[in-house]
Amino acid sequence: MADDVVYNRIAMLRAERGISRRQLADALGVHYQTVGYLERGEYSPSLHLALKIAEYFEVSVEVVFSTKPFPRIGV
Amino acid sequence: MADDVVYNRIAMLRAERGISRRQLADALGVHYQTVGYLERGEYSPSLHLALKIAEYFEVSVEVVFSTKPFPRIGV
DNA sequence: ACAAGATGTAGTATCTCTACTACAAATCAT
DNA sequence: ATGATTTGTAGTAGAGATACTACATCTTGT
Repeated sequence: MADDVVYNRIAMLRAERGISRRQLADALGVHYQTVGYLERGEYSPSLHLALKIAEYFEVSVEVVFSTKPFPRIGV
Repeated sequence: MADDVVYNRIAMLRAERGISRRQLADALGVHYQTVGYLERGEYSPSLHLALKIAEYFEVSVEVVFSTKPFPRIGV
């Protein structure tokens, strides 16, 4: 649908916890390249994966994903 | 991945508001059969659609979708 | 009883998501 | 400076999501 892009904060949350993509991917049970694709925004995850990611970071889905860009935190 | 099923309460929320699948589909900008597929659990929505559904019902994603079955309300 | 609307089933086509492999580039520890 | 870890790029292949059409069934109002 062209504009069904979903923004995410996976890279930020992952950096915050100091874990690598491989570690996150293993915890989620997906391929480590999949995490890379998501962080780079090449595509958005399935709902199932999104729920698992939010669960892993112990936040709600809306904290990690949004249809609108996240505001910057710094400066 | 075989067990990446996602349960949802779309039919319940829709019944609660007394709107038809067609009306919901129109509001979401998807085909009305797509809503049917989701309610019947034939597949789960993309994350983008899930976010729009939660937004439409004015609840969080977790209220509508879960990787675990929702408990019954009645009886 | 009839019509209208709502829902279910079936089938095809297209696009997105995920897995996987392999290699390149960048970063980091020692 | 060497090796290990992390990240990016590229390509193929299969599964899942969505649109769409058409028809059947079930409900509901009048």
